[in-house]
Amino acid sequence: MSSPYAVLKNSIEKGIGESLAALGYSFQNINGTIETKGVAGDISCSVALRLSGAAGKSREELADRIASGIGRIAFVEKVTTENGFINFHLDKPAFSKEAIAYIMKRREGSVRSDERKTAKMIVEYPSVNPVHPWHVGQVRSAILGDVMSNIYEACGYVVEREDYIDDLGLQMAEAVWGTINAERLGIERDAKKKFDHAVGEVYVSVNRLLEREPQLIGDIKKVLASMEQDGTYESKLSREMAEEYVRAEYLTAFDFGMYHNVLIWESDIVRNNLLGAALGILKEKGITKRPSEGKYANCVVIDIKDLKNLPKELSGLREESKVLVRSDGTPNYLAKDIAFHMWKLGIIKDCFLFRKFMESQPNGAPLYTTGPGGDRMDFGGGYGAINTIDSRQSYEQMLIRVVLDSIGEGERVAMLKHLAYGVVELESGPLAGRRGTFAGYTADDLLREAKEMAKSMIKKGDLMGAAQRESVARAVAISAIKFEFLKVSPERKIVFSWKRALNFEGDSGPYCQYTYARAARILEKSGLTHSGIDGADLSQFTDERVFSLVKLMAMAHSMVEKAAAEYRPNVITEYIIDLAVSFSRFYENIPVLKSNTEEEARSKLAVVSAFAHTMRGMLGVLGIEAIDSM
RNA sequence: GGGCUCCUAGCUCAGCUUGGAUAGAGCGACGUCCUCCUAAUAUUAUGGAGUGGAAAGACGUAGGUCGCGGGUUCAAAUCCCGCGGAGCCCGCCA
Repeated sequence: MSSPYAVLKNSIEKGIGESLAALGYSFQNINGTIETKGVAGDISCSVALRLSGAAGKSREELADRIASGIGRIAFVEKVTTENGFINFHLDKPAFSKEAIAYIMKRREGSVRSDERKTAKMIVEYPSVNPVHPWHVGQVRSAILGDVMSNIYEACGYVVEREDYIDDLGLQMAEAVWGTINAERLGIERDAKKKFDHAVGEVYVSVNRLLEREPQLIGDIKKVLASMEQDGTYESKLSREMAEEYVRAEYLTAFDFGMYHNVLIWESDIVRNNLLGAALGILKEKGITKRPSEGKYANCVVIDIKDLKNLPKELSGLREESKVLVRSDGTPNYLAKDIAFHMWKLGIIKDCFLFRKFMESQPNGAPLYTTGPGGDRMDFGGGYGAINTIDSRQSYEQMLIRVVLDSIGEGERVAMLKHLAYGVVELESGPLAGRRGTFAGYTADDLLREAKEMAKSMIKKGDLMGAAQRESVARAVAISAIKFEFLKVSPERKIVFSWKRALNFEGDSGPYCQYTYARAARILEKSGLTHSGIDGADLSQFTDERVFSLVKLMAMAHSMVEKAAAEYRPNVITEYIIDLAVSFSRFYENIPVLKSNTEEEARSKLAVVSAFAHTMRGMLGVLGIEAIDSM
């Protein structure tokens, strides 16, 4: 069942198309000339302006001829023209009735697609190096990934949320070395401290020590080499530490209401020979070579100039070769990432074994992990994949695409999207894990501060109990944080400020929650059991203050589709603010419970109820909880 | 050397992919927004009480060479070219 808005838009497009055809014109992308925010009418079309030159007629004349050729369209009361625009005026009562009935039937689900796609989208986030707690930049990454996942789910896709655990990197080696040499660092590990914070202290201390004694890097590289060998003490310790880290990290993720399906460990990419298979394919396709002399002697490298369809980003590079396997035989990050993406897109299958990492996350679902040990499971092999990774890694992400394209997988690569977001900086400079500038700006700090602030804003005289106060504060805090990060375009960098991060007013999450709570209070007070549109006084919908709200609500799902197509969650934050403002206007001007007749009250209550469902559904897509009172 | 991103109101940002009617929000600034009681000259100030689904709100006003210069077009914040400013990337790191 399509939404009335979708029906309306399709039939307008069809109506214009038929009228154009009857006049002997053709125009591609009529849909692109239709917009809903015109000056006159409810929906307007600028096709006559574009065609007037070729048609040799004035825009006004052409618009009139097209308009008069349009047949009857569902929900459209009349068609007018002005300045060459064709304006469609809706039959407000008829459209409102259908739109609200549609929402009431599907409730929060009205923002989601009816269509269940079988295609799987894999979303990777936040893939934090397991050596320090999430800082505010990684909060942005995690929120973006999580909400993109929600958006694709709302569009009907099967979504697989993956987290890449980088347990073989140099930074992990530093943390492992620091743990082995703890007394040398002079830090005592506080066993009560959350492990991500504790390991962060070790990591930062090691880096401080390295600045004074740079020669220690040799020792650390030895640790790294042992870590890469299966069965060594260092490899076991590394995995143990990383697992403990992930458990601590996920306490934070759970606090933010984020859940994953599966963890992919870098060490398992090597151990389970996904890497070997990937390198085999590259070699077979003639993409890689192994020079026996020169700068890259005994390395496995890709010569950029051997790749097909080179984009201009890859011109004028400083180095013409990219190393995949070092001369000592160890693979670098790029090699493992290429292999990982071959698995993600189904180019290589069935290499991992999976087991449960957690029996049950707070949402009730288990969290799986790649080996060691376990069973074959149906992870990976996505129709498409989205990588939520900051824009500094665009070059590397693009290389993966070009390499996969060069082995003839262009079709799959077309569905691989790098959602490149701008970094989050502090006013004092960049957030550097290495230098520990995240101190005081971790995800846990942020949430704690936001909760404190939310609590202080709950009025003293409020009748809430302690437990409710706590849960409201938590919901409000999360909504403030998520909304602030989501409302700016992903590509923009953000300079973090507490004032903005804890925004509870204006364009904010709490404001949206607040309008929902107001609607909930009205519904509660009304004692309404049946809030359907049957028997309502439809003349109420001719009031623009009512109808503009209805029209906005009807567009909810199309906004989710737009956010998915553009990979821009801020499409939804913009929409949801419009929705909240529109409801506020309605609420300020139209008394609901003091209506003249029962039929009138019924129609207004139906609007309030439809608003509540739409807002709840949209907030849900953003990972924000709708609360009945605050 | 090459490439990527950003530049829109005092500040923070939407809008640009798909050109369209008057370039939009929020913050900040200024102003307005229920009833009753409360001194003198008062539709005032101050203090107090109350009501409603509501003040964690609503409305209004002021604030713009859309970085600059060309071009395309009936029409450019939006597309193209050039320039400038800010940031980032191109490693046998990850």
